[in-house]
Amino acid sequence: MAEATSSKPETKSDFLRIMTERGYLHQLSDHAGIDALAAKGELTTYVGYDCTAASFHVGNLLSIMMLHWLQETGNKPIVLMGGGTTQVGDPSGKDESRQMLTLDGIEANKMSLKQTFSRLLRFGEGPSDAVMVDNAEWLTPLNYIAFLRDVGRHFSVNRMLSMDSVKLRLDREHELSFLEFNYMCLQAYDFVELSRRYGTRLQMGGSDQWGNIVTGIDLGRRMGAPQLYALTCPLITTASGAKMGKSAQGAMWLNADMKPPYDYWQFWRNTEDADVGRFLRLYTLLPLDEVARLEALGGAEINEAKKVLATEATAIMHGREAAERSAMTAQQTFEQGVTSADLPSVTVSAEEWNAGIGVLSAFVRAGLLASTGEARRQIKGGGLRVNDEVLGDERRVLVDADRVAEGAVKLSLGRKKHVLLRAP
RNA sequence: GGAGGAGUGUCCCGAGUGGCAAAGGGGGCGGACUGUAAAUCCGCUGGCUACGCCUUCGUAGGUUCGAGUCCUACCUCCUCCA
Repeated sequence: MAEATSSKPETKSDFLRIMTERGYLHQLSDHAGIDALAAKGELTTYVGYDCTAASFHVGNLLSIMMLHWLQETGNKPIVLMGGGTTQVGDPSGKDESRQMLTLDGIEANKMSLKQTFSRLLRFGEGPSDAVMVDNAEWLTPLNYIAFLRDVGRHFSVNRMLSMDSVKLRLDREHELSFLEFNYMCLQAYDFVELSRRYGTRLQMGGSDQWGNIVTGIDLGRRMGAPQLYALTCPLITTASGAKMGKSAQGAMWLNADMKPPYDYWQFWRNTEDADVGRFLRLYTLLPLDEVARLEALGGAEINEAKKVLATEATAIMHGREAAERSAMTAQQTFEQGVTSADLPSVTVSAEEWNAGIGVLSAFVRAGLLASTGEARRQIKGGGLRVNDEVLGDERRVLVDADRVAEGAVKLSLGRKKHVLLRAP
């Protein structure tokens, strides 16, 4: 925790009170300054998002929730899409050479990412309505020499070298490219530019962004901007120490076309006991007394809290209806032992079905397994089931008689993953 | 520019003597136990038209019946010297 927060001054603003109570705060640069602006509804705040993928994932969710609460408490959120900075690429963290994204790819990602915000933020022209901008707007036309003279002269390399992110790389003797310096500078410049255009005063982000944000504050001071502020949220890990939403299966995407609501619901349903209270505060909008009640449930009853967590979190991203349907599907599947027609399904063509699908390829076709070899191994381990019966014969071919549930074959990997294989 | 060291299973780390689909971890996936949890224990963790075939140890050649292992060139990274 930052020393800046340790003094615990009195909080007047709803925004900071909520940030504190719900566990969003990691570091902030000036509690009193931020608090005063927030209390007046003048804390225009931005978070920047690079367009490196077509969807956000659970790891990005925290900052979006923070923007939501900011708006709820009467302040103006600004969503900055990094159409410009993505062209440079943030090299921090990655040691593998990242492929350069094409301009078209960045644009496509940007359009796809935009949809995430609509459920949590209200956009418009009003004083606390959210605004979305793209930093390509001012970064692309920049002239190198002019930028160096006007902006670059304010950067102190000495100071940048003392930043944690840089120091770490230097100490470990890892390559630190000039590109990375530029990224920091561009992000800092964004902050100043946004303060000019929208009166932005605060930048929020993950704890790894602290250095970059503070660099922006510094630049703002040197370029005559009003006092700027920083606020970061913690890097969320599960109680077991795993990074939030990252698995071998891939990221837990927020876009429904990349991760169906049912899977999203299941993700939250499988939260560890020890995380339930914390996640309810961070990832749902439930009032804190309700959270406290759910958190207090012990033993197997905690499962009720997990269901609430799953439904509430899913409702935020995919809507109440999809969340309820996911909950229903789960109840039928896990509690009643009934095959639900709403389970994820994969449809094969009539020709494919009539040609006779072997069980091995059926599981691969359903997307449950990556290869027939893996299917063979899972059969040996007793991990595959067809219509809820453990599969022992890897040579078995699916026939019409197997289509018992809703005209589909229910394929299961382990106890939790089910897919309906449909054919016309 | 000179001297030395390193690149291993496409998730990561990491052993490796000329017979290697390649030790051991971590992670992941399955099974058991449970509560769709954690912890614990067990199994699996290159591909396929599968008692066989194919592809893998930075890249390209070479020696050999046989190369991750030996030789040559090249690429990348690191350390020391200039």
